[in-house]
Amino acid sequence: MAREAGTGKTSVSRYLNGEMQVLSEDLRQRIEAAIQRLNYRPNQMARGLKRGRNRLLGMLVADLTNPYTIEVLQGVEAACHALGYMPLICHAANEIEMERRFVQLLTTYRVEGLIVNALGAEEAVLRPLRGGGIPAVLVDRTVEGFDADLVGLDNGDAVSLGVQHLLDQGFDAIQFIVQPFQQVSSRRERERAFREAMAARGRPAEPAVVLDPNDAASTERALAEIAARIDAVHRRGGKRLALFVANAPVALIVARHLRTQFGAAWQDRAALLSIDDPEWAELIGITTIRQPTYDIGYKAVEFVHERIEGVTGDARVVLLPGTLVERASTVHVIEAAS
Amino acid sequence: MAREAGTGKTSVSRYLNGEMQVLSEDLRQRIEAAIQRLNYRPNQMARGLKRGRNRLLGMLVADLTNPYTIEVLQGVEAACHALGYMPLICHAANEIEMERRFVQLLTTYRVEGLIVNALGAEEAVLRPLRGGGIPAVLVDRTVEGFDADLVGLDNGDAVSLGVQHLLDQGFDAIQFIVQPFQQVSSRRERERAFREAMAARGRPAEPAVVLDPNDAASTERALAEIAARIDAVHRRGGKRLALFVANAPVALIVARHLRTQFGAAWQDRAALLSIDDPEWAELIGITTIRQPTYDIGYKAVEFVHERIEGVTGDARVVLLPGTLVERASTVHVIEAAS
DNA sequence: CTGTTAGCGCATTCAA
DNA sequence: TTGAATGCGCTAACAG
Repeated sequence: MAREAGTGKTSVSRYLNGEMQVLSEDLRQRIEAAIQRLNYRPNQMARGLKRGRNRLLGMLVADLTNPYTIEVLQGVEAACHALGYMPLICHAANEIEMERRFVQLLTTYRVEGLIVNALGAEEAVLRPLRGGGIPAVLVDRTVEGFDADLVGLDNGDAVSLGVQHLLDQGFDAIQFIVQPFQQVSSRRERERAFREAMAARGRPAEPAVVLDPNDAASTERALAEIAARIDAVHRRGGKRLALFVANAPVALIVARHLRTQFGAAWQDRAALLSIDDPEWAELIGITTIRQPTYDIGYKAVEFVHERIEGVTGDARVVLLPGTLVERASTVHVIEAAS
Repeated sequence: MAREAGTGKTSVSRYLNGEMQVLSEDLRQRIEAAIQRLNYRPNQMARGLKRGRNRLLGMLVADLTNPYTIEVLQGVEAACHALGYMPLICHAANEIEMERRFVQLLTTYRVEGLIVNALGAEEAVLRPLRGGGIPAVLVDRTVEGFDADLVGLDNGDAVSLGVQHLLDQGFDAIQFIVQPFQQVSSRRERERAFREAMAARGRPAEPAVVLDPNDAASTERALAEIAARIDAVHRRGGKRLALFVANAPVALIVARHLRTQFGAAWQDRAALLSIDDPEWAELIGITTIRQPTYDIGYKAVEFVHERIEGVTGDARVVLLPGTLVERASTVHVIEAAS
């Protein structure tokens, strides 16, 4: 390339970096022409190697099949585009081993920063980042012992919003349903927030039903429990039981099961409300609390970017508010199907 | 690092590449220790720069919000893992400009191969790959003028499966619904396959309803058309109209609209069948034709891998069969909700 | 078995 | 304004 333009590589480099003020018009044109002729593309890897920054930003997600993740991703992509980063998306597929492997990999590829929607509480998995001096920002979940910026949903506020809505609708029995929550901070917070929201309104909260989608036995047990609760409330002759589900994947499992159990009219038996607003919620009229997913992703990138640029200081926490999306599922009188 | 272990960098390199037979036990241990002490991670970029291969594999997708894409991705990831590649996922978000930008970017990053779920027919967008000598494999869609391996669904077979099923169920009116199909090969094929499948069975096919989700006016027009057709069939007093939708995103739009129009019991008015098997299909009992998405992704990686390894020859085409998943939507007598 | 030498493609001194 | 020299971190000859 250097000699194709009849010049030294220095000038080519200058051209690539847009230092036009330092190039004679003639030379500039010769280089331009040569680039066209050779279809020349500078090698980003080499550039990165030389100047120590490659504009790569890692995005490590736990579960791509969760619509939440995809939505966050969109915010991340938009921000990366705006700030000039190339997002490197890695999918751990809910496997801690994958997560570990990707952290290693991203470290060796020297990404400049990393956004982590971590699987769980394994601080050890993220430790290589520290060693490599790679700034990280957590999304949705904290990791014990790992001090980093966090951006996510204001879980307390969101749950309170849902509880208030259900009470306003006149439901007197509310059952909270959540995945095993000890290891995942956002689930833990939602479970706690539910108890507190109920208590604050003078209602005792039944213990949460815990449903682990990765464990058939646990799932079955949880679904049976839910069925029993629905039955009990039904026999008591009160309103339908309201099911407050902590996130969309679980809500889907519950809804699927209720449908098998009670048929197409299952919503006459139980009212469903879920955090997350997946595409099917609108389709069957489920009230949800929508997370500001796009903003979460965008903000996360802004945070890593600041850290990359050298901002120091204590870990920051940004909790964005959710929005209640009212649909038919929580209206307490269901109109008969015409 | 070299001197931390008290040796030359060559030996370190050898260690990293697992050439243990050529290293004395003593040296091996010294290097191992040094690695621990320094928390040393080899720089992949530098390695890649040197040997001309960086184990990076690009995956350019048109639309991550489409469940199809996610599922294909899982196959891609699995295959990458198996073959030692690091998948670099790029999301064009249905924007041709993004697609162009990513192709450029991936080219400058010198990915070794690329799997493309292209937006449309723009061969020009993919041209840089040729210049860079980067092998590409197309997924689901061909790109006119771009000669490359292709792996996707056997559209003809899949559509025929669906048509046969609907006829078996006794439906006498079938309406095909599809996105603008001129630019996208898979849609084109499905539309054609529908006409052919009908003709082969001695039924004339009504022209397909074309619905463009990105165009509000078009969407409205299409939905009105569908409503009119449903009405006409209804008045004629025959069976419900069967709607054969070419993919899940469109099916969702149609289902949502029918629900608003006819209420929760909308399935009494129209039978829905769709290619793709999204999570909500099970939830509301929609018959679908499931694509072998995982296998598609896996096979695509195997193909690029072979090309990377130097396999030459004509472009190959692999069309995998879909599977009919029968659900309540196409049973011609709907049981009354209990 | 081990170290020395030479570059991968580029950006950054420093001189000219 | 330009170019030559130097080195980013690593691997691949080539010698010892």
